[in-house]
Amino acid sequence: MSTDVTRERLLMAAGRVFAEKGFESSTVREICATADVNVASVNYYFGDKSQLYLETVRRASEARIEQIAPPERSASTSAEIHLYDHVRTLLERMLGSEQVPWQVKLLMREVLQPTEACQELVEEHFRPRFEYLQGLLDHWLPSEVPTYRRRQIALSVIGQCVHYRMAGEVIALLTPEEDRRQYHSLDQLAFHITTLTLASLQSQPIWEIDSLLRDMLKGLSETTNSP
Amino acid sequence: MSTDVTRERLLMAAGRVFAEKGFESSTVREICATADVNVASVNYYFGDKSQLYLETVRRASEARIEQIAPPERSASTSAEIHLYDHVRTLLERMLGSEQVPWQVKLLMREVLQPTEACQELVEEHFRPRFEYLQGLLDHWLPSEVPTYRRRQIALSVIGQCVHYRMAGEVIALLTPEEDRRQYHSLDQLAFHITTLTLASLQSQPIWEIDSLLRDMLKGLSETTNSP
DNA sequence: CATGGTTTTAAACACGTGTTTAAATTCAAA
DNA sequence: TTTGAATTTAAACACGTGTTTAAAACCATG
Repeated sequence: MSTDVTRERLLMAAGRVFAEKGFESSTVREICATADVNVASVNYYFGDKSQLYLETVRRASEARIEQIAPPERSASTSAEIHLYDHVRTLLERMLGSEQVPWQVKLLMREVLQPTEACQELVEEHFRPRFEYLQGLLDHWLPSEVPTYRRRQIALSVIGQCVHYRMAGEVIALLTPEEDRRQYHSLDQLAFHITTLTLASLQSQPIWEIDSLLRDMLKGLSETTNSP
Repeated sequence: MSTDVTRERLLMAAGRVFAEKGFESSTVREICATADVNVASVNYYFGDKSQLYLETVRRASEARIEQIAPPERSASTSAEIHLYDHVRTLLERMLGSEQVPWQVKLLMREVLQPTEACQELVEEHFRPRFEYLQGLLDHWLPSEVPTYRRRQIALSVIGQCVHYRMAGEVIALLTPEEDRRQYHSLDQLAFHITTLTLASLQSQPIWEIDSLLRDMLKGLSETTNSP
């Protein structure tokens, strides 16, 4: 055959199956049946099941990044819009258009329960994106804000986005279907998260509230906390 | 024996094993070995493996809720402190003191990939907590704010908390160990999330930023978005 | 057409799985 | 102590798993 067409079919099939069931629960036989390929092919082309899995994860992350890129903006575009674009792109990569793409399911599994493939994933994809987001946020942060604090804010943004994927099924149970259809579009979710973040960064300097709350807590630490 | 001591040992052992490896990857034999009990006991007491799992999840959620309750406060305690307490309690339940308790790992699995046990979980534990949090947030929200918006804000708070558990291992890879030890204590994380949320709710009304950003987006929607 | 390496195939292998069985043991009540 | 039900035990069962094997089929090249 031309260029390893069965190898390619295996990778596609494996991606879907692994994403749906996880590594352990997926059987080589099901993958091969899905790919319409002989059972022995996995070992012939990849050595064993786990190396097939590894290769599948690599493909998934690359594909997902290239699939959805943030929109191009003119040079004069405001920082607010850039943040919105980033949040929306992040959400789009995870929630996808209609059904959740298998690549995302696979990567989520790696995040939750990292295997050998995870470290590679972090260094090549997550860290660059994470640092880019921090750069965006710097626009609203006075330079005296310490690094760890910048990181926490970036994590808050990501956390809000990721939540809709990770806990998607529980959120669906908690939200009336009507509301979900109406208000959980990519645009609306991105809009909400961006707004919330901007509100906390722009308006009142967050640091004043900081000390306010800190004082409250200090005052309480001795007088309470027991029935 | 007195009151089903082996039944109890099985539940304990099963909890830990299921939490660590998930349902499929856990073997009845390992569970029984951990519980120091014969292999047949699972079927004798629970019928089969999956009913043991179901019972384990039920126990886990109940135990975790009772284990960690928010601190008692005097009647005059400010709404800010109540929010802080709630966030901190949420974080504490998930991140635990030192190592992640097996109950949490088990529940996280249910959230990510719900089984039969999940619906029960949502109605009995997640929804009440979710609605309580919404009630807390109402303190800063004008009454004309629509319900779906309140829900989204609550989801943002929860999302930020949950993220540290769900993506914990990836966050660890992204954060220098030094910083993690110094700044990722329960108190500091709770403090950060509370502050961020309060800043976005209190200070400038979030709704002004809303329309500001909305206008920006409108202006862009025709002039860009293609190379 | 014949050749030789590559790929595909069906069958078999060794092992681990959840579950069942029937005998052995335990233990409280008669 | 004897009896009889509840529990524990080791062995076996039936099946699905990842992997290997050796023969068959393929296919470009001489």
